[in-house]
Amino acid sequence: MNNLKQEAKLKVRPACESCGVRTLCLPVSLDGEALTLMDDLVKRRAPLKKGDYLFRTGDKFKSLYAIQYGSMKSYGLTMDGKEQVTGFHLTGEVLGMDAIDEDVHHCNAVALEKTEICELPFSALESLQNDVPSLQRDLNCIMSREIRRDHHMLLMLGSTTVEQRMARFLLNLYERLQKRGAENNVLNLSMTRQDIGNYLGVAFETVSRQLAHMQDESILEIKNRSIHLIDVERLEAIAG
Amino acid sequence: MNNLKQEAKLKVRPACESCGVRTLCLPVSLDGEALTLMDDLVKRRAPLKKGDYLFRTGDKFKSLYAIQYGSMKSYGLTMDGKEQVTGFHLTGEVLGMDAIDEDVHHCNAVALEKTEICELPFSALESLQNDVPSLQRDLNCIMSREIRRDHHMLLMLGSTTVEQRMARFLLNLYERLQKRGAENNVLNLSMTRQDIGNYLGVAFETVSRQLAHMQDESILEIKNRSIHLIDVERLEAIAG
DNA sequence: TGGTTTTCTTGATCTCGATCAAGGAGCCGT
DNA sequence: ACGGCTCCTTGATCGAGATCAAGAAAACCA
Repeated sequence: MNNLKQEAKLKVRPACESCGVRTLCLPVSLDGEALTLMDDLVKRRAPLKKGDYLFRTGDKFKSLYAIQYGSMKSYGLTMDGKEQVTGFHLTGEVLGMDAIDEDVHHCNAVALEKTEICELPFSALESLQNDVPSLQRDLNCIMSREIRRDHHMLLMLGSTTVEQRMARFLLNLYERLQKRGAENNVLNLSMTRQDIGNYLGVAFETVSRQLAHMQDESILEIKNRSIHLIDVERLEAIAG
Repeated sequence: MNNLKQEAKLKVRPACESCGVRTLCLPVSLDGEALTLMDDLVKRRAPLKKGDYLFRTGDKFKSLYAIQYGSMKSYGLTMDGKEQVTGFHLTGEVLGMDAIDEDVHHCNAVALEKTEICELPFSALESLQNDVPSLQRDLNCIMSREIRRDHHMLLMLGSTTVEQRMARFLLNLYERLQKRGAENNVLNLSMTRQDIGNYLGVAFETVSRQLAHMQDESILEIKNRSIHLIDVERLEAIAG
C-alpha cells in the first residue's frame, strides 16, 4: 500500500504554506495524475537508526531527501578539522539541496534518532518538472525557503548574548513543531547539549548553565532531553 | 546596442563554472535562439549610487538581480532591532533568491558603491524555463550555490578566534575576486570596518586591531580601504 | 575650499563565556 | 542487573574580546 497517497488524503492543508503547496512527504502541489507520477518517483527506504548517515561530504548527489518522521543533524568540518553543526532537520523538512550544482554533497547528514526518509531521485524530479510546471515552482520555493532559513540562522548568530541565542533556538524549535501540529509545549530534544552548543557557537557547559538559569527563572522545566516551555512570552521577550 | 550580447561574445568561458554554465550577466547556459529570448527578458536600469537600495525588507518580489559591476551588502534586522549584515555581493553574483517562495523580500540590499544591476523579472524567467530546460537547471544551480555559500558562512562563524574569521573573510574575498579575473593581490574593500565586524560577529574596533596586528606581522598592508595581501600562505595557515 | 560628518585607530578597563576539573546521572549492550 | 559508556551538571579560574573614551584621518558637501 502506498502511503504517499494516504498522507495526501489525510493531510491536505490548502494554502497552509506559502506557494499554495500541500504538505506531503515533499511539499508539492500536485493533483490526480501528477501525484501518480510522483508515486513512481519516490523511493521507500529502511528507516535510519540513530547515528546512521544519510549522506556524507563527498558522496555523489543523487536525490533530495524528505524526512517523514524523526530528526537529523547536518554538519561540516571547519578548516581546522572540527565538526560544525549547520542545522537540525525535523519531520517534513528537505535535505540535500546544497549538492545540486556540483553533484556532490558538501556536508554530512546523520540521524539523531530512528528516522524515516523519503528519497526523491533528482534526475527523475527534474524530468518530471518539465511535465508539471508547478513542481518546478515548488522546488524553487523549497530552495528559497532553505536560503531564508540559513539567513535567519546568520541573524541569530549575530546576536551578542548567549541568553538570546538560546531563547531563539528554543523558540525556533517550538515554532517548527507547532507548524507540524504539536499539541503541547514540550520540546523533546533529539540532539545533545554538545550539538546545541556547537550549533549556537558556545561551549556546551554554557548551554547547560543557560538552561539551568532559565529553569531557575521558571521560564522552562528541564527533564533530561525534555524541555517544557512554561513561559513562552518571557522567552520571546528575551529573544528580542 | 544591447550589451548583454556583447558580454556574451567577450566573456564565453566554457565550463569555467560547475553546471557547465557561462558567466554572463546571469550565469546561464544558452545558445543562439535562447539567448535572444533572454535579451528580451533582461531589464536595464540606471546604476545605483552608493547608499541606494535595490530592495528592502517587505518589498514585493518581482525580479532576481545580477550585479554587473560594483558591490552590495544585504542585511536584516535582528529581533531586537539591530542591523545584521548577512552578506557582501560582488560583480557577477545574484541577489533576491530568498524572496521566491513568499513573494516578499526578507532582507535589505544596498549599494556599497556605484553599482550596475541587471534585472531579471522572475515571472518571465519562469515561463522561459519551460521553453529552455537547461535554464531551469541553471536556476537550481544558482540557488544551490547560494545555499552552500550560507552554509560556508555558518562554518566560518563557528570558528572561535577572531583572527581566523578575519583571515577567512579576507581569503574569501580574495578568491571571489580572483575568479572574476583580478590580477593583483589588492582588495579594495567597499564596506566599512563596522560592516565587516557586524558580518563577522565582532566589534569594529576588533576588526581594526586585528588588521593592524596582521600588518605588524607583514601579512598584509593597509592603506585605508585597500588591503594589499603580502603573504597569502600565512593567511591560509591562520585560517586553518 | 573649508568645515562638518563619518570612519578609523589606539588605549584602558571590565565582563562574559571559554576552559579546566570532577562528580553524577542516564543509557547501552551483554 | 551490571559495568562501562556517553552525556550532563556545577564550580573555579582565566583570558579574549566588548565596551567606553578620545583623538586622527578620510570622505563628503555646500
